Amino acid sequence: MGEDSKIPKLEDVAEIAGVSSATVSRFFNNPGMVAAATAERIRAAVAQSHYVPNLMAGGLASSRSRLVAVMVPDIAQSIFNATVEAMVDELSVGGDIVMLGLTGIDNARMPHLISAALARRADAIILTGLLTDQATRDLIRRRETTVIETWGLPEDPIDIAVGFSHRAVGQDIARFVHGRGYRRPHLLSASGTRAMERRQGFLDDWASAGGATPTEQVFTSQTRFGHGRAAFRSLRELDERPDVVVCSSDWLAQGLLVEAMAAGVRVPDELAVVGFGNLTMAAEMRPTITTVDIDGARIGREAVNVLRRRAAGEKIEQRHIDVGFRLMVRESA
Amino acid sequence: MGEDSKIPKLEDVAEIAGVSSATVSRFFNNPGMVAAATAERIRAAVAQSHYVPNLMAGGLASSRSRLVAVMVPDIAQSIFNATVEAMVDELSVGGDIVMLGLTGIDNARMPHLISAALARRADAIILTGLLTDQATRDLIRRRETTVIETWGLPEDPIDIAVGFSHRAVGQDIARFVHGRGYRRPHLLSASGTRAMERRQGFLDDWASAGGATPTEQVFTSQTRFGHGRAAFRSLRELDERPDVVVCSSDWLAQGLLVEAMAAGVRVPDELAVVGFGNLTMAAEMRPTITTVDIDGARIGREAVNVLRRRAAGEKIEQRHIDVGFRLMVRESA
DNA sequence: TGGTATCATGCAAGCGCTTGCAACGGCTTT
DNA sequence: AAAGCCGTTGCAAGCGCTTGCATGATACCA
Repeated sequence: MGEDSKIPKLEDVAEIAGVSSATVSRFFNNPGMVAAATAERIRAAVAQSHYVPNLMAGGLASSRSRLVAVMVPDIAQSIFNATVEAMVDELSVGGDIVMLGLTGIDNARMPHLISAALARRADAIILTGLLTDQATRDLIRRRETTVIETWGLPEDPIDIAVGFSHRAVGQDIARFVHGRGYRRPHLLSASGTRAMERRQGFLDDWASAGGATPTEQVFTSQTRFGHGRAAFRSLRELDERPDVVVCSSDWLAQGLLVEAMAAGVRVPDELAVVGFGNLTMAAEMRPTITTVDIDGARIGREAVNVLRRRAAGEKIEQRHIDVGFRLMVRESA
Repeated sequence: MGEDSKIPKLEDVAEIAGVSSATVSRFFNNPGMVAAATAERIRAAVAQSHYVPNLMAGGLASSRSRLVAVMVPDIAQSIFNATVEAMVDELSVGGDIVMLGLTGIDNARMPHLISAALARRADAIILTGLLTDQATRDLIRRRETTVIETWGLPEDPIDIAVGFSHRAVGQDIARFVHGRGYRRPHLLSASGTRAMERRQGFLDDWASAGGATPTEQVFTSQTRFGHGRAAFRSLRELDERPDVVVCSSDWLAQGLLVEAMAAGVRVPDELAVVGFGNLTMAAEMRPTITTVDIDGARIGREAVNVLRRRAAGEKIEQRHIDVGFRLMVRESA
């Protein structure tokens, strides 16, 4: 406890405890290896000196950073948040931390952020958006970094993918909607790759069920509540009004419902609505929203689980982990 | 480009470029210091070898991690998201990364996460929630780590605070509500420290304006859409019905509005509603929601700005940076 | 042309930890 | 009683970079 006590290092602790620094290191990284009595002395020394390990030094020596990079388009009101949250929770329990990278809605900053992650020697990189940049993919391959792609199941994942089939979602919705007797669907989609996959799934299945080509509308920005409201109004001007609107987000659905309510249009009798995402609000809305539930937290947990198994030396053959999805049939359709 | 080419290091680049590793290091950290011709050769060598610096080694040597820890209660549907997003954006431009720590709604995991941040030798720690644990505060003080507390202006900040006065928000709302002629407010608050400060501000000001003590309701969990809906119904059972409901979040306000709409209650004529947070949806809701706007992104930018000035060696006297707030008067009140 | 300031670079000593290897004492085994 | 063995610990060589200091090469000035 000197006057201008500097930041204590392993050696200081070792000295206090009367052992070598190697032993203190083992105390932290390999507790089973040090004798009980010694451990006790070290514990005391740590407390006394307020020692906090320097993981930069440790990481350099062991070449394990205990840092996982998580790339997400944004977190403003993102559907990925539950996944990120689950990952952060799960990882920090094990002493790992997450570096959060916001790639932008169009994933433009992805390459830059991947470099940053590699520079920190991240133990793994988890992606929620798509990594299309070939140079970056090559870079990652060369480094043999563990990469987990989530929220989708690309044909040829960089490494391992945890997600579900967006195509199947679209198909299931089509089947459901058709089964319910709706015949004039209108599609409200975001323009992203995945929303487009769901749309295509819907269209394919709808066509093969003999339905007429649905009317539709595509939003190039992130879909929001306001878009749903606006969409409702434009729908009222269509020659042949749809009997069900299939939205690529619950936000759209909610906007639609509020506007329908204000206009006195009965849901689902006059107009049915299907959302996507199963936000908390979807079950609380009036009427409750029929939507597709994705267990985002589970995606996060599975991803971390794969990481742990990898770290434990396990060879993982399975390149696709399908967490599926659930159609939540409620009042709105 | 050997067969089993290992990860290239500074020295490999140096060799290719025909300089010493020190020069390559300077090329990265102090570009102005190396001759143009040399720089060009190094640039080529870097490209050829696909070199990515090892920031763990760099950080160890320079004792600057270029890592900023950001602590947030959660990101599920958090009001802090804009702040976090702004910080991540701003920081990653400068080559810094953010370690995201989720402390839990009650900030229970805060101490553990602070330790993790200190272990990584984070250059700074940014808090959005409150750090009440004394031991942890001491630890931080001892390490002389830069700490920025955001979204509030505590009397005695650990280091520097960037935020606004919750008390003042409550007072302003009280004045506004009173000015509009409402006389029977009902308060819907979350139980957190800050929501309670706003509540107290409201109550104080309301009392001094001669108003009767408002009825109220406190939620111990995070306030959500569903709570607003439920609250509306319980309000209808009060002997003396309120003429305005002051909510501690826009979610509550939205729930209230939807339920009011369904019940055919006219807003604001029969019942006015005031929210807090100015979520995107608040301006899009029907009716649009009168609420309080906090420029969360600005809080993030200001915080990073302080960090940068600190890093540049500037002594910062100002311990409180007030970003203020704006009452957004719209249709609902 | 010598003296000196300037610029660019190299040298080498760390930064604080991890870990393979060796050593040591006490036990068990034969 | 000699030979192994096991559980603990210490030794010391790095991990890949940064940076103070020294050096050499140029440029500038009188």
